[in-house]
Amino acid sequence: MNRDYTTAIPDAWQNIAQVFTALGDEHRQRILLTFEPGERLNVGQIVEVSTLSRSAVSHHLKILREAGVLDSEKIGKEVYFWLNKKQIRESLVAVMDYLKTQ
Amino acid sequence: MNRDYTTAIPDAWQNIAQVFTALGDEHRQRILLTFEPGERLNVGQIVEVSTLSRSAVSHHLKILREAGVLDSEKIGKEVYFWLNKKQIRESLVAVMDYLKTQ
DNA sequence: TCTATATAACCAAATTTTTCGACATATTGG
DNA sequence: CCAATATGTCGAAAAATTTGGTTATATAGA
Repeated sequence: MNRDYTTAIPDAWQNIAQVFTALGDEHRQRILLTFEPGERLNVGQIVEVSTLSRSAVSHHLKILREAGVLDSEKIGKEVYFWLNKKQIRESLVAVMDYLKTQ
Repeated sequence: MNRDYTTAIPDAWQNIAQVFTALGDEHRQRILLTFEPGERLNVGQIVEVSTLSRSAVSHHLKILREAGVLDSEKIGKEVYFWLNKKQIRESLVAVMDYLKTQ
């Protein structure tokens, strides 16, 4: 039994935690599933299909971006978002690797 | 753009959502990291190393068990928990497979 | 420069989650 | 059966998250 509970989360897991938190919300999952392969969507498009207010969508996009699940770029007045597949994959692989040691 | 926001979460994702929610909490991550390879721990042992009350630990264990991240078995007075590696791996693989289509 | 538009930031209310103590249930040993 | 132990459940308080209106900022176009 590993007893150092309060320090048990390795550095490498800090971001993984964020990713899991980001993916653990139903609205955020729905947002991710709105993207078609390779697609980039701006905030207005996501608000359009969602059932939430613009501020709520903005909040969720911020969480997804800060976790690295989405990347974004401002083009003109609009901010476009897209799946950061590499980042998501890396988090999943890190947990897979941990499982292998268990 | 996939527009059916309200129905966008496939059946197969229902459990994945639970898994990510379960792994998205710091205390629950610490609990998982308390297990050494192949180890089974009872509630008392987990309470002992955690900084939470017994009921709070019980609450988190319930969430982890309902998500399938942990399995449990009652032996005498004690309930032993262990990592359900297969379940965790399946959820991760499901998301990996989704990423491949993106 | 002025206006319209897209988005982010802020803030307070609503909702959900977490937390813990008290109580309930189950099991073991005497 | 009774007492002690391990765990689960309930209910209320505390904390955190979510939500949406309002305000601020940036950009494009007239």
